[in-house]
Amino acid sequence: MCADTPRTLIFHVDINSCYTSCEKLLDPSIGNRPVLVLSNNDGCIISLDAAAKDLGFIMGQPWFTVQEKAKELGVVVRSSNYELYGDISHRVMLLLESYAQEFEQYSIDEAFLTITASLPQARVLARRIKEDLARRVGVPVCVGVAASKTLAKLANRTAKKIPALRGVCVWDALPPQRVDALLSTLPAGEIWGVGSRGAQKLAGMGILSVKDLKEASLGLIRKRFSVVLMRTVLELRGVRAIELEPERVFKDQMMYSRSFSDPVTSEDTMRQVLSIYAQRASGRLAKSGQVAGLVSAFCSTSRYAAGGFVRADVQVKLPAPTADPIILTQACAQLLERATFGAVRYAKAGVVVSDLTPAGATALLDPFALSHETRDIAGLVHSIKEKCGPRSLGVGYGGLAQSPAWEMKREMLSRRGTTHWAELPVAVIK
DNA sequence: GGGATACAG
DNA sequence: TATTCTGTATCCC
Repeated sequence: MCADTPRTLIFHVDINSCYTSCEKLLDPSIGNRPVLVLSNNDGCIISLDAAAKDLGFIMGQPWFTVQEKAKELGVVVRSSNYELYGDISHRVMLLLESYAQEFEQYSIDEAFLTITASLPQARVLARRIKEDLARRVGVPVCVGVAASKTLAKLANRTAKKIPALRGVCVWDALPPQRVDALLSTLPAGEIWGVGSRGAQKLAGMGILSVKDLKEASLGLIRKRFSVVLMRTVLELRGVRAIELEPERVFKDQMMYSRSFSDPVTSEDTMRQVLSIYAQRASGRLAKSGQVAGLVSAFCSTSRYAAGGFVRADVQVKLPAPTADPIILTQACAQLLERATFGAVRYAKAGVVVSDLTPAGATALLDPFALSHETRDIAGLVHSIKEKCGPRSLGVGYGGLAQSPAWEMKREMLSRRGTTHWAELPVAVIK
């Protein structure tokens, strides 16, 4: 096909080290200093900018092992501020969608778009998208363009690696010898959809590079692995085998789980934890307009704890689908009968709601409908919290207004500068 | 259908 | 002292 022929192309756009970019956007005083963002509970590094990478910091490193080094080197460190990142992400996605024929938000910082264009047009468009996002939102992105999602991701990665491309890579416009070199030197495990296990197994079969994978037998891959990996192989060959997915309005399950800043050892404290987590789950159900048929709760020690890993869980089939905070709390409290308290130091707990259905799908006249549910307590609580703040209302053990001691650590949190009036950035004009 | 596994970001 | 959280798809029984 001639380069000037219009074709359906997939654009993959992602925000360069998204969380650190958001932190810099709202705090220019960071300047050129390196930036790290930590996971929930300030546990490990989950985002680093180029300067921090140059200093040798690595994704996933436990914070306590590098804390000293970061301080010595004058690195800016932040707890993760998902409210900020979510808002910036939303602005990016709105803009991207306006360019797209089909659109899929893939994660908080990535999206796929389809656009029909010739290769030269695609290059111009990709650059325009990048510049538009820099100007109108203020975040840096890279754009990869190719015939399939997998190749578009690979093109994006290439755009990041090769500075001369200045953040934009149209795969089919690359010189063939460059593509060849890239495919033969890149390990198969670098490809989207090939995880560490898959890469190991492939290596055992002599499939080491992306080129090997691209040329592997479809039948063999299908048989020894899965349809998923077979689709990946097709996509490497330029065949669209993984379609853009429509936005999922309703989820299949929702989980609310957190690690504790301090271990929980008493039954009373765990009761309080479960009560709060169950109410969080109820809130999320109300927000998405769904009800749960099944709720499970679990608590566990740290995987690295001396004395071995301990976990307790319980599944409760609800008498009728519900989002009711009281019913969910009571169900989750059944976990307390299964867990042992005293010697065991629980490090995390969680609540999972599943068997989800849209609220109102079961008729209100259903004789099995729960009386709580017909009164929509979850929706009521949700709307009150929306109006009066997240701490305005709580049920039972979860109703306390103060921060409990076990609540996750976020000691280096930035301001939520785009979503809360009280936390607006301040500009000083001198 | 349920549980285990793999994967992603 | 200590290593995130959330969600989906597939395989296999």
